[in-house]
Amino acid sequence: MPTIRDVARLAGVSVATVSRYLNNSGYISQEAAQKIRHAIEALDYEPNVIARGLAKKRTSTIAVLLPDITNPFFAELVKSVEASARDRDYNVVIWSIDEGETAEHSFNAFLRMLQLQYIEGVVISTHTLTTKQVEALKKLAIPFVFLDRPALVTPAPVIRADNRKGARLAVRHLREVGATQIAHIGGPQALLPARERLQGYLEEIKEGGLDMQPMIVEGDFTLEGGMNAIYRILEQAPDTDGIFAANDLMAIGALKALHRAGIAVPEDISIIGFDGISLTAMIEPELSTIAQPIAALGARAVDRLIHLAEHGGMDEHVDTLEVTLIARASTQRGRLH
Amino acid sequence: MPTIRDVARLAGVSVATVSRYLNNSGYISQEAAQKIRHAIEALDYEPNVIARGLAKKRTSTIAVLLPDITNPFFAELVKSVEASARDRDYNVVIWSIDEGETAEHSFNAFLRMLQLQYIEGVVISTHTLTTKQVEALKKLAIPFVFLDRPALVTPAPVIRADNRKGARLAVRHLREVGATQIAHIGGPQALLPARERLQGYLEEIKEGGLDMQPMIVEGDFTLEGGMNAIYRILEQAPDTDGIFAANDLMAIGALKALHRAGIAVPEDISIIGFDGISLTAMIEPELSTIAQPIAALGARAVDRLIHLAEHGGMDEHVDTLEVTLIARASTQRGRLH
DNA sequence: CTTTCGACTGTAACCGGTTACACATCGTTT
DNA sequence: AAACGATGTGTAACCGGTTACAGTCGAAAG
Repeated sequence: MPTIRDVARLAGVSVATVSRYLNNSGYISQEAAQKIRHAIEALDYEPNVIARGLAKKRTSTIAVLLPDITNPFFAELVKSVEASARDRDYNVVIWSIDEGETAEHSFNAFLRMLQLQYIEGVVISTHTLTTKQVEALKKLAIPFVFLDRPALVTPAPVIRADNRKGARLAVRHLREVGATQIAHIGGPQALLPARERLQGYLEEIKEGGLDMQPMIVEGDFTLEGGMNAIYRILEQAPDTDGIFAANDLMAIGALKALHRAGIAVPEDISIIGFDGISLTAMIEPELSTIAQPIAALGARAVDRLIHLAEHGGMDEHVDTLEVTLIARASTQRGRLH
Repeated sequence: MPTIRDVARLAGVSVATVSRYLNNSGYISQEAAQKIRHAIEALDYEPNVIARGLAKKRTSTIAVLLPDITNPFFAELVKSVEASARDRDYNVVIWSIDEGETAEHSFNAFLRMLQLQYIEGVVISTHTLTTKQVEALKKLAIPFVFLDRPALVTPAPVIRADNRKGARLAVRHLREVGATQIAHIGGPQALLPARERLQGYLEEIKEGGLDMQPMIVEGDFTLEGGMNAIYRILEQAPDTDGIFAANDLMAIGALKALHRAGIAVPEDISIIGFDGISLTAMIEPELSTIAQPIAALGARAVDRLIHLAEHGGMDEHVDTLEVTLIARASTQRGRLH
């Protein structure tokens, strides 16, 4: 591996000039630039990122903090973050923060890593952080953005999907396919997206002129949570004919529980989820869902982070991206009753 | 962030001594060790990994090369690799290599990255590499292990599951629940694991004394492939009552196609997959499968890699891990006919 | 004709570690 | 008593970049 000194020697200039050329900082004559270009070409030179990192105290690397990569939503998110980052010549390191006793320890190790690796930005896409932890992160003066999470501390940039509107879309769609008793399987109400989706549900019921009492059971965003929710719904509101689940995983759980209870989807009950993970197309019947623009979320997060890293400052702009309805077999029109 | 010079100053020794203490290389007196320990404690010092990386030309980082993180098998694999690596104070960077035109380019960028980041080892878990590419990787003298892929070049270490035995387990299980006409949805026969699973299928049919002709359709390890396979099976062998798919994704596709064709699982046809991804427990009916020890595969790969990185050498040992049968609803005993 | 300024370049220190080498001390051998 | 090996330590070069600073040169301004 040739070094910058090899290039300088071959080009007949000093290393400073080569470095200036590489970073296009300072003045360079056409002539020198030419010679350096040739030397780089000839040697197939590429700057050593570790050495550069040490000197600059930055490493063109961003970190993604997430709860669980095996959750398809996060897998898809990571995929888009990785692709966008790579396009901009940035690297990505992922850090799973397991919930539970070791979370505290793991988060501290994460902070450590951020500093020691000169990480330039963090995508926070876990909701288990405490305010104290975010404050600690903030002290490091490393830019971060929240992904579909409330900021916890302000000012901080947030990239989010339009949860409220998405929820309204979902409920409206259920109405349109004929449902009149629409229940909601909510997420943990401690989480803002879960609250927003609930809010959208309530709004649409009220403004949509539905003649029904809201029926809400709180789940935990897991498959099991969705299954348990169904048991409660069947018991407490047996006339339910439409279900809006606050995320796809719970919707899939719901589908499963309904299947076991011998209730047909969409013939007896229509059901729609939220997130748009690819799993929704794999199961049978395919699940209708409100798709978050996962790729766009990841790309936007990377954009913002790189902007913050290179231009400094900490904005608190909240970026709200649009969601779209994907109607599939689980909400077939006209099948009801 | 305190540096090693701060520690040396506070402890009243030279930086060399501190460095020797940190790496426990060379001799250190009890007394000096004591003072250094206290100084590190007092300053909350931690060595800067970038600087260390530059000096040592190694960075305690391993890379995972994979086709697609949104494929649950790889997501689970990454999770275990990440956890094992973290335990050993290693970092992980993942690199998705998209198939198609950009793969060549992407792979070259990957090689570049390996060198420039002083990556210490690579877990290869994609099968789209050409022999030439692996040779190029080998030239870098960075250790690598293949995960459930044939070595392509030898000698090279391989960590794999016992595919042949797993396939036999699957077929035997189908027999035990009463299936007599067992079809196989194979993976791409260019891939060794796919061939091994096919081989196990054939063996078990022959030795199990089943009175039937093998029925094999080749899939491509995707969900759609599984669906298409079903259409062909229904057409060509309508009396099939058991299906062994070479991976879970195809089995799930098969389930889906069967559902659409109005064929009940497991009442009319029993079906079993291979891999043991968590998805198999999410769908309805839950899918029986031959579980690879994914966590163990990842952990073993990390072990081997770190060993190779720290002790040098390139072994060609092939590590075969055991698989286990997970019987679920898709192969309920006694439901047949 | 001096001053000034913009364009351009090189020297050398620095980032924060590791390590070759020289050197000192001390208990054992011969 | 000299020689030796094991133990222990510090100095300084090195990894491969970046960048502050000093300095050169030619053209324009005063």
